[in-house]
Amino acid sequence: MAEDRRQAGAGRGVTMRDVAERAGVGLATVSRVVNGTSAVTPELADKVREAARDLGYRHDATASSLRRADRRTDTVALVLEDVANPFSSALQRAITDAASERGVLVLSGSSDENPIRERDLVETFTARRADGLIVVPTGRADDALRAAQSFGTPLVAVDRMVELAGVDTVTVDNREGTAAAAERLRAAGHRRVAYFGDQPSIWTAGERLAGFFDVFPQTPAGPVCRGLTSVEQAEQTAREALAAPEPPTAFVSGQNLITIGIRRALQEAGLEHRIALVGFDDFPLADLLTPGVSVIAQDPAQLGREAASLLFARLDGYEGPARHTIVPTRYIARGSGEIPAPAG
Amino acid sequence: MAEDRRQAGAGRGVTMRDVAERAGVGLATVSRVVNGTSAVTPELADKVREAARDLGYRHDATASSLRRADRRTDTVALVLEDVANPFSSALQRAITDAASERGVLVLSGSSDENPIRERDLVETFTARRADGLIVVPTGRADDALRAAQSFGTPLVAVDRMVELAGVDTVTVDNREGTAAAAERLRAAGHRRVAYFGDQPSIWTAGERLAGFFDVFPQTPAGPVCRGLTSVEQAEQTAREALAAPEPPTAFVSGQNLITIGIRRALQEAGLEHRIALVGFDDFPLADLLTPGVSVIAQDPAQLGREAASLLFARLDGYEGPARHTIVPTRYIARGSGEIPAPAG
DNA sequence: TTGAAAGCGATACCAT
DNA sequence: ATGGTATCGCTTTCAA
Repeated sequence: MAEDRRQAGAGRGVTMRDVAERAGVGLATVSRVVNGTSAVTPELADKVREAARDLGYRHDATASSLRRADRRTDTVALVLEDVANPFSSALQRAITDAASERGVLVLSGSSDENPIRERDLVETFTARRADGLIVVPTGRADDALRAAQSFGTPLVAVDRMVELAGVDTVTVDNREGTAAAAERLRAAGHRRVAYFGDQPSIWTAGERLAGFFDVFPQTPAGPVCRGLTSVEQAEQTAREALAAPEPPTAFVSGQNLITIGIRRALQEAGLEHRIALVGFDDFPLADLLTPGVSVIAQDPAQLGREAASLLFARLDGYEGPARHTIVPTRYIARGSGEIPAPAG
Repeated sequence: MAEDRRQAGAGRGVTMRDVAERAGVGLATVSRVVNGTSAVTPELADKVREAARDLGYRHDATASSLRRADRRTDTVALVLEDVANPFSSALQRAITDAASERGVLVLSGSSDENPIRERDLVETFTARRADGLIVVPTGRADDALRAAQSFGTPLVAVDRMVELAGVDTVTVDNREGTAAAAERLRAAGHRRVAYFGDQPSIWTAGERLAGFFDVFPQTPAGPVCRGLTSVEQAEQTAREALAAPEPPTAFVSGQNLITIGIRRALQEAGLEHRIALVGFDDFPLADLLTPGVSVIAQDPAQLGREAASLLFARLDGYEGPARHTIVPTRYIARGSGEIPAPAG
């Protein structure tokens, strides 16, 4: 009860100076005890800790970082496309875990594929003096990235390559992964294969489309649609493709939402067992649908770990040339990609 | 080119003092221009901005907050259960959006339902001087929450109630929502209904179970399993329930992963069209499965917006009693919940 | 080992 | 409207 009273309203406003006074020691000694840096007589240390407890003292990381020689804030920032999307949140989770092992916190924001928001976020995060930045770049705000870099903030691009010297990157083998999946369709007899992908300004979209073209270079292969960004849009476009005189016998999708949109259109037309579908990027429950959706799966957690590892290497003093890590994708056969082309 | 050169290596280490010197004005004037607080002669202001640009000056939010009267960091922190889970990430997204409208950044971390991690996160976030905290409480680290509160950091609990005076909360109508869904099953003739929920220490789990008991109070209603935490565990347990001599004719699930686990077991046994299933919390693709999975849907984005609104009200000076917002759930009929009890 | 004092970069007050 | 200056809470020499 008395304890509660003493602490009530305490905390905010209690400084090391107050603790020092109460413990009858110097300010510097309190700092030493709190940070556990240099040795302090156990007896004194106890007095300090007691005073700190009594006063409800909370170390102020803000002020600490301001004065510290390395000026570290022990914070890294994350610019995602959209946290609410499972790929992004898995990425965030992996990075946060890696950071938290080092006592580093993570700030994050979503660009929504909008370069203006990306620029905003990068600038805000640098103003907050994040120790480093991990960005899923839209590809259209590289100036902001360069600015952050020239300011001295280490930068890692994840998921997508970026046209900037000195930036470490982590990507998956988009082109090879897509080509391998397309090749399976070709081997299963498919000749009219549609490719649905998103905005070509996104690096991954370009790579995946290139992988598709590696296998189906010719126009009659089937309709190629880019710039798809939502489930609804993909669904509508797929519906139209299915209504064409010679509809595709298989679909390749460059992205999660598009895969789902195509599948919706397929189910609506009752064609999910007749027309093949392979999507890039796995999604929950893909295996519970009938038939299961075959995908080119990437491992976002692995991507996140690699990105964190590259960033922390920089923070630990690595000054070498930019490194580019490529994480392999993996084809998961669940049925929808194994539907053969109709005979004839 | 010359521009680039001038900025190369600039930035880090450039202070307002440097800008002031270069612009030939006082330090205070630079501060005024940067913050746009009091008026400055346009001519001078331009000189300052030019000097800042030339030097690659970046405002230091850290130092700023240290000196500012209100000591605001313009940062709020978020303690989630697990960012990688769609409910949490939708919550984070909504909160981040609300925050960003006010120029506020958000730090976040996952407790994984572990009170020790929750305590850790709350303490770290307070040390970083977050202006406020939004927490999905495990229910077993309330001491840490109280500490943060007594330190003066406004606190909002979201998704779950917390046994602490003065904490604003946002929850959904767990009990009523579950009861309403259970009532539908009862009306459809179901008498042996199983309830699968997660750890009873979680507030929502208790509420939902209570809602179920409101409708099926008797033991012979069906097996009641608590403490389920993963898809696999739920699947295994459901499998066992189905193998019993008198298996349930319907399942009610208290949570996402459990719903999916039950559904897997059902599909494995080929019973998804014969045995009813209603889950709490919606999930992507629930409608694409056949039959679609009926759910008691909550709106995490709405929860997030309400939480942000309560927190910002506190930051804007609201000092009244704690407020408790309840966001309604909504039953979505997709088929699996509309399977009637077998005749006889 | 300990304490005094000098800043970290910025804001806010007080003169001018 | 502008400049000087005293802090904000802490870390880090530098002496003692």
